[in-house]
This record gives sequence, C-alpha cells and structure tokens, in this order.
Amino acid sequence: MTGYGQFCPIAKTMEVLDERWTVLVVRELLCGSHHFNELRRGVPKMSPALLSKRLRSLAKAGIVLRLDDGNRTRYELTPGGRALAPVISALGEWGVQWRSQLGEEDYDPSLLMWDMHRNLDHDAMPDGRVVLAFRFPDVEPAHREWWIIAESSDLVDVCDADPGFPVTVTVVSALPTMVHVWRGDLRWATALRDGDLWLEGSAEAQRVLPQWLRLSPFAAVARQGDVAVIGDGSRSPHT
Amino acid sequence: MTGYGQFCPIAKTMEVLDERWTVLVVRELLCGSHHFNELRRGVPKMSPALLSKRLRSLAKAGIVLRLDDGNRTRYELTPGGRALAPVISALGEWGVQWRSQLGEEDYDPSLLMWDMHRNLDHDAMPDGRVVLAFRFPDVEPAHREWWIIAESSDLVDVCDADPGFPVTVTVVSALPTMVHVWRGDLRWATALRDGDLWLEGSAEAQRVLPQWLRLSPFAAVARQGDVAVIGDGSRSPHT
DNA sequence: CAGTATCCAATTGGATACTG
DNA sequence: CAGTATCCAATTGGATACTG
Repeated sequence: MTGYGQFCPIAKTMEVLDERWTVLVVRELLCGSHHFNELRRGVPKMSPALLSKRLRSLAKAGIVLRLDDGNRTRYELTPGGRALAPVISALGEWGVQWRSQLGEEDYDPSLLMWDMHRNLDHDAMPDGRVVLAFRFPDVEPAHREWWIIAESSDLVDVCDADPGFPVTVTVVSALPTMVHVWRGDLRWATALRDGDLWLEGSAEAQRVLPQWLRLSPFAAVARQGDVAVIGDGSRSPHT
Repeated sequence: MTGYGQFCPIAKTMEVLDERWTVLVVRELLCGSHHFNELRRGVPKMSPALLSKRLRSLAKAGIVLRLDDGNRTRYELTPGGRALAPVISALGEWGVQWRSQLGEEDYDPSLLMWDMHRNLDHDAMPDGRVVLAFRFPDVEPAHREWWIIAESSDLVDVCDADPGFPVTVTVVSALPTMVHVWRGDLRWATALRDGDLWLEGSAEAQRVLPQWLRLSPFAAVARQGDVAVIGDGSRSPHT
C-alpha cells in the first residue's frame, strides 16, 4: 500500500507525492510559507491534523526540514524539496491548459486573497500604507468583503473585517470574475470593459491597480484545450 | 474526498493525478502501450481490477480514449493526455536525482525486460532475428532467465522461457547491476571493468550490444542529491 | 499560536476467482 | 485476451474538541 515496487524514477517520485494534499503543501512551501498557520491559509480545506501528518511525512522523505524557531516550528524546504519547483510548474501549466473549468466549490475567496497578498508588486506601489478592498456581491455576507493592507514588502495583511484604514482602491466583481482574472483566463481590460468588474477610488489609483496586483504565476501560460469559464460561473461547453 | 476546492491549477491537475497508480498508467500509455494486457506488463504489481478502474477514470477525465479495436479495446491518449509528457518528464527527472535509492522490492526483472524491449535501437541492429539472453544469478530460479527476441522494430517479444533460438549475446549480472545500468546510475564500461556484469557471445556482438540496448530515457539526467545503490543492493548512506 | 488526540464512516485497493 | 465480480481487511481523512 505504500511503494510501487518499481525502479522507475517516476514511480519513486510518486511514492512521495501521490498522497492527497502533499503536492499542495509543497506548493505552499515553495510560495514562501514557513509556519503552520501560514501553511493552513494556503490549504484552508485541509484539516490541521492532516497538515501536521503530511509535514511529518515530507520531513521523513527529506523534502522538508522542521526547525525550532523560538517556541514555534519553522518549515523549510531542503535542496531536494526546492528541486520540486519544475515539477510543480509542469503540473500548474498542464492544469491551466487542460483543467480550466472550475466547479462552484473551487471559488474560495480566502484562498484568492491569500494568493494575491503575496504577489503584490511593491516596486510599483507608493511608499506608505496601501489598502485594497474587495467586494464580491455574489458571495455570502460573511465572506463578501476583504481587505489587503500593504505596509511594506514584508508586511502585508489580509483580513475579512474592516481594518478602519482609508481604502486606496476598491474592486467590485463577482468572485468567479476576480478568480479568472487572477488565473489569467480573463483579462483585466476585458472584465472592466464588459462591466463584469469595476473599481472605486482615485482615477490614478484605478489606473495603476493592475500593476500593483500581479496575476497568478500561471496566468501567462498559453491557453489551449478547453474554454475558460468566465463571469457568472456557468459552464461553457468544450470546444 | 475527491476535489480540493481550489481554483489553483496545480490543485486541478492533482485532482486527476493524485490517485495511486494513475501516473504510472499514463506513463505506460506515453511509452506506447495500447492494450490492457500490454499495460499490465508495465504495472505488474497493480491488480487488473484496479487498472480497469483507473483506465475508466482517465477516460472520464478526458485523458484517455477507449476505442473498439475488433473485439478488444484500444487505449489512446487524448491531446490533453499527450500534453502530460512534460509533467511525467519532470517527475522522472526529480526521481532520478533525489530518489535513486531503491529497496529490495523495486528490483523487478519483468519490468526491466519490458522497459528494455521497447527501447532497442533497431537501426544499430543487424537485419534478421536478434536474440538477447539475460541471466540474473541472484534472482529466484523462476525469474532468473529472460530472452528478448527482436525480429524487427515492430516485432519484439520478451519471454522467461527459452524460445529455442540461437542466442546472439547473453548478459550475466546481479539484477541490481543491470537495473542501475539501465537507470544510468552505473555505466556499462564500469560494470564490465569491475566484473559486476559480463557478456557471452561473439566479440563483435559483445562490442555493439551497448548500442542495441538503449538506456532509460532518464539515464542522461545529471545526478545530484544522493548516492546511487550499486552492485548488491546494500544501501549506501546519504551524503 | 501550533499543533495533538480521538473517533468513526467511507473509501480503497489487494486477493481471488470467474467470464464471454 | 480483456477484462468483471465479489469480498474484506486496512487505511484514510474529515470532524471535533482539546492543549501548553
């Protein structure tokens, strides 16, 4: 039930990566998360017990190092773990090209905010605090409003309660619209032109927002295979 | 228990590939197997019930096509399935670099023969029938001797019973030695020089055998990370 | 914050035997 | 040849509550 009993290098790799959630935990580590609750925010639907278990397996497999960091534990990829980057890239590139259709349950605003908050282009942003607000009118009230507070490149917070700071720009759209813009399935300009997404704030801030908010690392991958779902989450048929 | 509930393209890919054996079935299809029992030979430790189940899942996922081919079923990759080639390559490259240590149970002579038989360099081989014999004195009698009978590029058989044809060259070694030569962990020349592997047959046939028998597609990948196990299957410590 | 402990229903997949 | 049927032990992982 564990190994494959094969000398094939693909089999030897899958022995380590084929368990549910494992690859997503590695993805989070590659994205720069180092602490347990930070990792949890990248895999919000994974139970903490299971995350703990996977981190131990990955440590045993020589992919993750668990380090004592004061009274917390710090997780670090080993060189072998970092060498998984091309594997993770290949998986993401295939996914964006051949699995672009999402189900209802895939639209998770907390994950979107978590992804966006660590991909801001701080060089393009003004000095001082920038507050980005998001409103998704189609989402249940409890998860409808979000704030990203960028103080500096190493201090960016996400919260779902109004932090009280003046907002630099507000983005309003259906959640699937923002998700597909982030994924690169739908262009900012197209969504704005079609009225599927709109901005509130100074004209200048509205103009530069798309530079501040970078897109998914896979957004630039050429699309093929199937048609993206856009707008309201209804499925487009395969072409 | 099935999806991850994430819009992340890596998660969407793993929803299709994270089940045990699935990636190895795709590997077999990419290697050119098209029929059920042909696929089985590439995953000898997988039960036929499970192989059947995985082929159905892959068909449902749009990766495999099941075609009626006379009274048998033919399996074909879809364009999306063929597009998994870079993913499979990345997995194999990582495995060869970071998981080169094999366990006892990974040394499977039937899989080795199956891999080798489809990687012959027919252009380097003479016209007419070429018979390669293998003897692994360390393996239990029932799986100690193997023959690869190459009639032409589209007619190559593997068997574990003497087919009775004159043998062109015989290779004798411990099974791990041949496996590590195939994987590229150990060079032909080194194994021959150290007496870990020897050949029987005409001097000319011995000389050209390494051209006929090509190595694993991952044999040329640069090694790093850990030290290969060679020779008798005992473990070398990590460096 | 960073996990651990416990429980349990559901799934998984190996084994074996059988079939047109 | 190309699978299907059945059974069952073992594992898995989600849920919930708890801890220093």
